[in-house]
Amino acid sequence: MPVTKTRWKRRKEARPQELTAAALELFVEKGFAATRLDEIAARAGVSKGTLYLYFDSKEELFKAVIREGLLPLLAEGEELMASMPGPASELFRAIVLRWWEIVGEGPIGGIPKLIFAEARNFPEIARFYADEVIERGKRLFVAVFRRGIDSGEFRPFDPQALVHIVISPLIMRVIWKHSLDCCGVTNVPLDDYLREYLELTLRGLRRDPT
Amino acid sequence: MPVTKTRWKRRKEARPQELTAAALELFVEKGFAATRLDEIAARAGVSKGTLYLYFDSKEELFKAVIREGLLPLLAEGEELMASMPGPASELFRAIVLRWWEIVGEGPIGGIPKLIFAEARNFPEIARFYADEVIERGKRLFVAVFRRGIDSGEFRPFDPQALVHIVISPLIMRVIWKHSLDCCGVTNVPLDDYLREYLELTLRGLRRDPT
DNA sequence: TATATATTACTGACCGGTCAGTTATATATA
DNA sequence: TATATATAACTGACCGGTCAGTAATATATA
Repeated sequence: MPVTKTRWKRRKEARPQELTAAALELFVEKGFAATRLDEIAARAGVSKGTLYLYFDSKEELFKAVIREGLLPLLAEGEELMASMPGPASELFRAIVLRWWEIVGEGPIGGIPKLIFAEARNFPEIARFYADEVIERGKRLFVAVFRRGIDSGEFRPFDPQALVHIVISPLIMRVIWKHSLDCCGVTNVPLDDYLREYLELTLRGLRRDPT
Repeated sequence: MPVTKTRWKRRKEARPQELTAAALELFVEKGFAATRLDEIAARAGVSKGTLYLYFDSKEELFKAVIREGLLPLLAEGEELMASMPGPASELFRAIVLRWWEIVGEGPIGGIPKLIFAEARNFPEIARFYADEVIERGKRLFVAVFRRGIDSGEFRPFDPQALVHIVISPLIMRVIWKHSLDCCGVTNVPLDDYLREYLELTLRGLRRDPT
């Protein structure tokens, strides 16, 4: 039985997903500007020309990576909110832990660092991310806070003013993981971090410090 | 009176500081990799060759920027700690506000974003920053926490575990300022942010929620 | 079923432009 | 005038995007 000697196959359906997967890995490893399209194509097992059959430009490729990796997670968070009628602190805890499972542990967690890193040089990407991801994520947390304030579980505060502050330690941890961690600069163990974070934050939010 | 027609002056003493100042501005605007040495030299009013008379490489230039901009501030924080014997929460507040005056408002505030952004591509820079700045800053905050715990003002907790969490909102705010803010993606007003941050954090740290 | 023809997914060399670092040369100053 | 200081032309490597051509596959025809 002779080995089939084809140099390549036609796989129109599978290519885009394979390309965005390779692109995600490399963008996270090296950043947007520093990643070469040749390398993305090579990792996906095609040539650079092929990449341009499926995506108009480097920026469009990046947007596709975001859409594929983060929008489903946001939808999941919104569903979680709708399906958990209990105390706001439990909902908050659930969303945070689920978020960490996907963003904290998976490769998509490299995206926030990349956005902050490259926003100024690629403002169109920044706007896209702000509109599609950040705004929507903030709305979710604000809704959680409102529920807690309305029920008297949380002290009265301005949810808009606290969103950034409250989620900062999560974003910072995932940024750290994909930057200084990679250079051997260590951080506190994850379990301790999340436990202490939830403790500190909920103590700060609650009306009565149970 | 004829216009002095000298094409350039010898200014051995002044050059280094002028070059690091120009470099800081441009590194913050564009990032480390994306900043061209030609442009730094031009902004400092010299040629690129001149730059190489004072700094061995782009990385050495960057280290000089860090040393000049951040090490004095760390020393100041340590002095503040020694000179304020009162409650830990007041000391914490004073250090945070002073930090924001310099890092939050000045151009040096662009450095943290830059470090996280480029750490993976320039690990030597990351190590330098981790050793010279991050470690020393953490030691300062840990000392403040210890004072509060020992005096009974703060609840008992592991200072090491909480440093990252507590300072995250400050770092995130300064990262945001130098990335998404520049693309028109706004944030809560600064005064509100700092007030709510101190309120939330001190509520989370204190033994009694006064 | 076998072969000719048409279609299209894919390749890889190439181009214009960029930039860190080098070096040959010019000039200000002691 | 000697030389430290500064310039600017130069090198070589790199990279996003293009496109003429090639090879795999679909379809028509006998």
